[in-house]
Amino acid sequence: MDCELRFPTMVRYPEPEVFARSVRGAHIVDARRRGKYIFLGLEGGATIVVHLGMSGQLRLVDPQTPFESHTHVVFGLDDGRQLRYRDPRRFGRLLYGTEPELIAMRALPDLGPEPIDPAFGAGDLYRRIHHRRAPLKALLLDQAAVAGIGNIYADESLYRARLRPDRRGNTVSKNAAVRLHQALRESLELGIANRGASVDTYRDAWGEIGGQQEQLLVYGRAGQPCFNCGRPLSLVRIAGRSTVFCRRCQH
DNA sequence: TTAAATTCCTGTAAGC
DNA sequence: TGCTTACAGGAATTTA
Repeated sequence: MDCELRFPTMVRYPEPEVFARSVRGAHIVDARRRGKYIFLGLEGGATIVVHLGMSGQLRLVDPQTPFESHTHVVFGLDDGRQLRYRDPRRFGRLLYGTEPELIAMRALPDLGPEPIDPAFGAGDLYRRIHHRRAPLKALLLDQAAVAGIGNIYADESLYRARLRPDRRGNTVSKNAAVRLHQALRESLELGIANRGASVDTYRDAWGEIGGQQEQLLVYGRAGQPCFNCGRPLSLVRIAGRSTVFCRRCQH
C-alpha cells in the first residue's frame, strides 16, 4: 500500500510523516467497526483508524477517477485501486497504531458498549444512565455511555421509546430503560438495513447514497405532523444539538 | 465526577 | 443579483 497525505493535519496520531512512513508497504488484512470508528487492520497488529466526523467519506475507486475536491488522503492499494479519504468540513480524523497504544496515548477515547451487541442488555443500559442527571439526549450522544449514537439515531430512538429528550437519566424507570434499549436496536438495525441515512453528504465506499433518510420518524421533521398523533413535532436545542420530538407522545 | 459551553470547519440556505 | 449571516454536527477541550 502507498499513502499520500494531501492535507496532513487530517492525521491526529502519530505525526503525519510518521503515519505515512508507517503505512507505506503495509498490507490491510481486515476491516471492522467500533462505535463511529473504522479500523483497518494491518499485518502485524497495527491499525489505521478512521473517523468520518460529519462529512468524511472513504471511497474505493479506480485511479483514473477524477479527484473530487477535499480529497485529503489517498491510499494506493496493492490491487491497483485507490482508497480515498475525502472530508469537506474536516471534522474527521485518521490515526495509526495498535489499539492498546492508541488508548494509552488518549488518541482513542473510552467507548461504551455497542447497542446492537447481543451481550448488551437493557439492565446494562439502565445502570449506565440511572445515576446521571444529564438529559437523555446528551447521554445517548455521550460515546462513553453508549457507543455509536449520533444526533439522528438519538432522536429516532427517543421517539420510538416514547421518552422526552430532556428527561433526566435519573428519572428513567427500568421499564423505560427496556423501551429505550429496544428502540436503540431498532433504530440502528433499520439504518443498517437501509445502508445509512444520506440526510446530508453520506455516501458508502462505492459512492452510493443510503435510504434511511426516507424512513426517519422525527429527525429533520420539525413542524411536520407526528406519525402517531398528528401534532406538529417540536424543535428544541439540547446538548448543543437540534432535537426534534413529539410533546404529546414522548414523556 | 459530571454537566454545560466552546471550538473547529465549510457548504448550503435564508434574509436583506 | 450579491452579500452577510445562521446553521448543520462529533468530540476534544475548557469552564463551572
